[in-house]
Amino acid sequence: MKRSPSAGAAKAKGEDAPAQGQGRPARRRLSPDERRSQIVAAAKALFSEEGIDQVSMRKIAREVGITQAAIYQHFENKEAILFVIIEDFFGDLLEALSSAIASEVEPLRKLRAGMRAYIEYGLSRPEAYRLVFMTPMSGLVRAGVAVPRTAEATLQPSKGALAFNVLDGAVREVVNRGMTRHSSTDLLAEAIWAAGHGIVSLLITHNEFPWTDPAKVIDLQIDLLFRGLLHEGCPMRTGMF
Amino acid sequence: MKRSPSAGAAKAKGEDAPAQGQGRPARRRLSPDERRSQIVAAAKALFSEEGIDQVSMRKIAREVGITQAAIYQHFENKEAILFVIIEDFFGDLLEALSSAIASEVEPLRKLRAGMRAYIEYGLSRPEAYRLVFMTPMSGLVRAGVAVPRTAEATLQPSKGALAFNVLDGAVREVVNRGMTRHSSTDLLAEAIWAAGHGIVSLLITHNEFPWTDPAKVIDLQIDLLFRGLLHEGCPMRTGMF
DNA sequence: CAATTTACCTAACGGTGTTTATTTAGGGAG
DNA sequence: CTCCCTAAATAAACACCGTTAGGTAAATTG
Repeated sequence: MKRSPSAGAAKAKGEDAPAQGQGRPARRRLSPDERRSQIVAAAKALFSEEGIDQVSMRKIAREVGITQAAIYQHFENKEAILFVIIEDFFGDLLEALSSAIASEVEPLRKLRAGMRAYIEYGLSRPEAYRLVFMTPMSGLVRAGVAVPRTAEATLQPSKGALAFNVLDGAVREVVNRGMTRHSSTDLLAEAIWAAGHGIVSLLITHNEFPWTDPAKVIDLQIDLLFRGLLHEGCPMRTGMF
Repeated sequence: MKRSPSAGAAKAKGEDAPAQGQGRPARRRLSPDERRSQIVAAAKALFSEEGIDQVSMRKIAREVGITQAAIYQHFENKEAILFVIIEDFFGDLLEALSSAIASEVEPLRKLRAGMRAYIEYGLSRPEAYRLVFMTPMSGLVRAGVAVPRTAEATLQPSKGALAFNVLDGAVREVVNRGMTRHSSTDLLAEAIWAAGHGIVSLLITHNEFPWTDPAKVIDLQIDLLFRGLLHEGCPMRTGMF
């Protein structure tokens, strides 16, 4: 509708314009797929360099060499970009978790390796971790993170769900072998996840805190958790496992 | 300096104006202290009602009945407002922690009560908790949260530091009685804090996750942690403690 | 070659935090 | 009781933000 001419008149001259060579427009058209991945790549880069809230549509567009409005040709909104970044994050997490667990044979070692991998992965991608696990987001984005354990009506399992299932599987193996005092796999997996998340998120957000030694806190956390997990007489409780 | 007249011309008419009765301005002047607490109160209220990122200077100002610029007479910027909210948060946390610990006599129970109180307090103030423990902030605000364990050159201990010291004290008592396998009080306190934080923050941010039962996860987490904490033969390990 | 689709741009909307210059209320001094 | 001065409050603007409407032109399709 546009309201009216509105006398905007004396605005700044070259507002946006993606840095053209000379006088000719020479607007370059790219295939949608190419642009899409350009945009995601730029967003990802800015993202881990400058932090989450510093990533604006305008900055992304400038980086790619188009105007901000052009992005909306390829993504519905800003969250849609974050969504694919989140999917990538979960994809890599899934891989890190799976290979860590696969690298061990003994169930307990598998579980511990998984927990370690989670923590290390999170700390290696602090900005993405913050986005995925520490930021309030809309339902749409949430859907990519959520872990619908009831399979009802969910199109296909999100990568987040798959990642959680890997952890859950490692816990299940330990439980099935009767190694724990506790029986609820789900509950255990949630508690272990929470503990790992606590360390990662606290180290990320409060890295100015005078931590005695982050590595040692991680070790201690894992030690406490696993020691508490096992039966009294379990031979694995003594000595490092 | 104002650059130039700049031809702003045809702007909307009544832009702000804090809802006057009639034609008369009748601008009410308040004492600085009164206004300050008005502003903080309004910010706090909006804050827990609508969420952190929905609190704008304009909304706060509207709530108080002044224009947004007037706030800057009383606070340097938005973070300065958040800072006093954070201080309040820590004040209440300190109280909750202290009274929980004081309500028990046995060191282990003290520590456990403290952890429980921390978790419950955090869950009861999700928005503030998110602000304090999950949001990246400037150094200024950080200073109010930080826990300088080295006493060097810190004007006076922040309330955050005091709160951590309370936890630290409860841990120290357990360590001093030789009840744990571990000797580093600081390390233990950090690990316990991280575990508690993990649960609170995960429940706050991912409350759409199909948690088996939040209360049970909390119980399990605490159980695992404390069971892992104690010596093998410790009588308190068996049965609830 | 003509028609259609669509990637892109320009311009704007309403919102944000913050700053500048100006008005005006209220208290103290003469 | 007036004058004046301090400072609380204002109006207007700045530069940014996410998003949208409408037009232009390039590529693709018939």
